[in-house]
Amino acid sequence: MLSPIPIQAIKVACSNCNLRELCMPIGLNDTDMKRLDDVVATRRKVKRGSALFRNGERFNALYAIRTGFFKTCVTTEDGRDQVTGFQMAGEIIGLDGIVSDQHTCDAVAIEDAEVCVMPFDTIERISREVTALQTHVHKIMSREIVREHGVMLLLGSMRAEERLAAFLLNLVQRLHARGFSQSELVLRMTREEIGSYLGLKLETVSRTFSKFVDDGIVEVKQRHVRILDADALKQIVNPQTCAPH
Amino acid sequence: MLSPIPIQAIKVACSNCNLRELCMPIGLNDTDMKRLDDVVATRRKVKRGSALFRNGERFNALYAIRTGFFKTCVTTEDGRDQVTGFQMAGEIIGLDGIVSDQHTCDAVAIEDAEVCVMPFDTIERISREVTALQTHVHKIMSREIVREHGVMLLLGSMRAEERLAAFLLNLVQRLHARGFSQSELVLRMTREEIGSYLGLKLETVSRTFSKFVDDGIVEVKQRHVRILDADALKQIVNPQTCAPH
DNA sequence: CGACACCTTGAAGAGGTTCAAGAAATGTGG
DNA sequence: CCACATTTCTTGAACCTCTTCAAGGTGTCG
Repeated sequence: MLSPIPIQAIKVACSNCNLRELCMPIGLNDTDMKRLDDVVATRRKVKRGSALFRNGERFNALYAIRTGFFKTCVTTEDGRDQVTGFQMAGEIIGLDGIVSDQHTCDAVAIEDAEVCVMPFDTIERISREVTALQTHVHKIMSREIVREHGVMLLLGSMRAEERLAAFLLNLVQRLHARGFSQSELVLRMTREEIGSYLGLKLETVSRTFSKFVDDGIVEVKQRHVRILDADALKQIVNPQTCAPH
Repeated sequence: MLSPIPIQAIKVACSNCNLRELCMPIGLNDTDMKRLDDVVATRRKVKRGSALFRNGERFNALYAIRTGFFKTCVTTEDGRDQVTGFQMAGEIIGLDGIVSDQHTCDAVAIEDAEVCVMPFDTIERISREVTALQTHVHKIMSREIVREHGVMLLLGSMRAEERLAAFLLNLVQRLHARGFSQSELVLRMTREEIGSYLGLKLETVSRTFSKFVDDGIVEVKQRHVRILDADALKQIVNPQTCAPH
């Protein structure tokens, strides 16, 4: 009879985690996969409304979201703050802390959450040996940089309707990649948080939702959104250049 | 008599580059320093107005700016574009290309420039062996993420005057770190490029400059700017919270 | 020196914000 | 399980900031 696998080992092993393909390199052989299991030290639960980390705290780990939903925000000394992103299962947070060994933003759960804690020194050690992990870490950071370019484009050059349309399309696309509907979603964040992310006031977000409803593009019941005309949303984000001659 | 050091070797060696402390890890021993010299394959000159790389081009290297000035911009299909940053000597560009093996923005020289070409596979190989380089690469990427958080805060929550003040302070601070004046600078970019970066129209940038001049905060002669009252600029960016009781 | 790119300024207009009030949903404690 | 407090959302009206459009000025480079 086989000796039972220790509970703890099962619990934190990436090798049998169903989110593996979202947060870990793919196509690894068994040896490398085993090594990767060492990356995750522990798990941590975060209650809705409380922070995984805060600006100024010492950085020592990256976090892979298992369940739940986070927002990250930066704050100025005079109290203004800006939501810099919303993160869901399979996404990695904490990259901001690497440069100065301390976090420069807050990561707050906007829904009860659980994360895998990946001590960064371990990540660095193993990624020196497992090339696929090294590549993966680089890609994750680069992806974040590219994502932020997109947000800058949105904040710098789009109008309210375009921003909200882009936001909705981005959300459903990510949810769809996780097996959810392409056309229906539940917003985990308030209008104010959406507004902060999009550089708009909450009233403007609300009004823009109402306009989309009037135009028959979406149905909105509080935080429940059904997209009726995804093409219209795409059109709003990316107005077609003039018809071919 | 010593044999002469080959010209080519001198030319691309980081170990005797005076920008070393800006783009390379510090405090290395000689052995590691020698290894780092292999990171830079060649140099490349870029004429003002032409691109180091463009959106869609294959990614294979990061670039360290030796001389000159760059802007990076992202573009939408319908032709809108957004300047995502201005880069000067010692800064690294090309990080956007890592995630998908192709660049997702344009890097255009806004002043004749020269860059060190650092093939990314070489960087990855050497950073597996030289821990300081690995750490350094991670910090560079993290720094870029944090910088972009700052831009998002600016675009999402500041008004025109605050944006321009923050922009000027950031520029002189970086120039000062490179040995230039704390109070005088020459803008290498047009009003339109500044506007694109700050999410404003060029007219608004121009008007805001004029307002700063009227208020005696700066002197402006085309692209020559002298900061007369840096505290006032800081005050504009970060309005003090109410006086202590 | 003339053409071109860049910058400044004015006036009118649009988009988003602010302030305010009320409605709907959510959570809490009795 | 209901009543009440709180949070969140919606909508209206006035206002403000920034944009748009337009014209003229300044600087630069072949």
